Amino acid sequence: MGPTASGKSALALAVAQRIGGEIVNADSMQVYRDFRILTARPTPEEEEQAPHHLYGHVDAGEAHSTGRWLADALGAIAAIQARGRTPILVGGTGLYFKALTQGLADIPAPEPEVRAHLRARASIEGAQSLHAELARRDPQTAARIAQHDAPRILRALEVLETTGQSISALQAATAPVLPRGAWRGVALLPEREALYAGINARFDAMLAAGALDEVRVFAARKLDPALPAMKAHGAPALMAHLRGEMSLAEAAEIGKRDTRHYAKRQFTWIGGQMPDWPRIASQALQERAEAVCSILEEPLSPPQD
RNA sequence: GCCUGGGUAGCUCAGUUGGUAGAGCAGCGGAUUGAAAAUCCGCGUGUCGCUGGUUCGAUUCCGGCCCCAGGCA
Repeated sequence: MGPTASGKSALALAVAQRIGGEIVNADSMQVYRDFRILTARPTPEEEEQAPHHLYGHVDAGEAHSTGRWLADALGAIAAIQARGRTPILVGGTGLYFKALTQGLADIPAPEPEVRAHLRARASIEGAQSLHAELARRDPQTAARIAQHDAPRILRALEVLETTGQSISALQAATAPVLPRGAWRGVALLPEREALYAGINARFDAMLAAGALDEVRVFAARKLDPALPAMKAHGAPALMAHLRGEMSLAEAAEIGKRDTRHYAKRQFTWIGGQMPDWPRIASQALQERAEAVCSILEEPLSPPQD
């Protein structure tokens, strides 16, 4: 795990080549087929240098989810281990790592109509109104969710309607999926200012590599604007540019800014959610790869509890 | 050279009938259990261009200087 543009993919590839591992994507946007350049997916050349899994296997017209990723990732991990190789998970989506290491509550998927209806209500009534409803029906959960935090409010309500149970109770029963002590985590923590400069430069490089064409093809599909893939950094602004609503320079600034904001939240995630993961700072790729390999060679602690 | 407008936070600007100043964006801190590249909560970070004067007190009023736009030459 590391913030966006910190060199995770290249590092994972270097480690995979050293130890004969296979790479599994843990990035919520790189799963979508439609955005290869914009989401900084590994290139076809890079993918040839080691097996890569869960990249670009989802159509942007589908709503992917943490639950689906977890099931896919567990399947990929089992298959890799059956081949006697080491799975290397790499990505910037903290929630995916949390689901993998700490588990995800076992909750049945809601009916699409329930979800659609709640979303429609939220856009008409506002999140606060739904929060008030949640406070009546599930006060314990409402107390933990901010009044304007629409996604969490909607999730709590849809779980309530689907299962008749409080999401808080269901989440409290979560069990880890990977055995504790059976994996090693490494967090990349590059220097902030240099990372931001790298993010800005990478966005310009994406444009030079044809990101705008990628967005143009995507926009022509006229998909539902509420789909997750619509939120890929830079995509909304570049689509606005293609509609003539802003200059390319403005769109690029927005894309860079959104990416920087995201990197900052990833730093917060690592600090708060992955306090025990060894840190690797900015240094040359080979040094980083050696550092990771030496961490991997430390004996795994026996499964606890 | 003259005239006009302007120099206030990293940026764009507001404001103070004289009591050391506040918005947006940027930035910083935090939360995070199926939208997570999502979403939400919190925080002004400042030689008010420089320099004299008036005043108990000047970012504010007055003088001089510097810089930036536009206009006239």
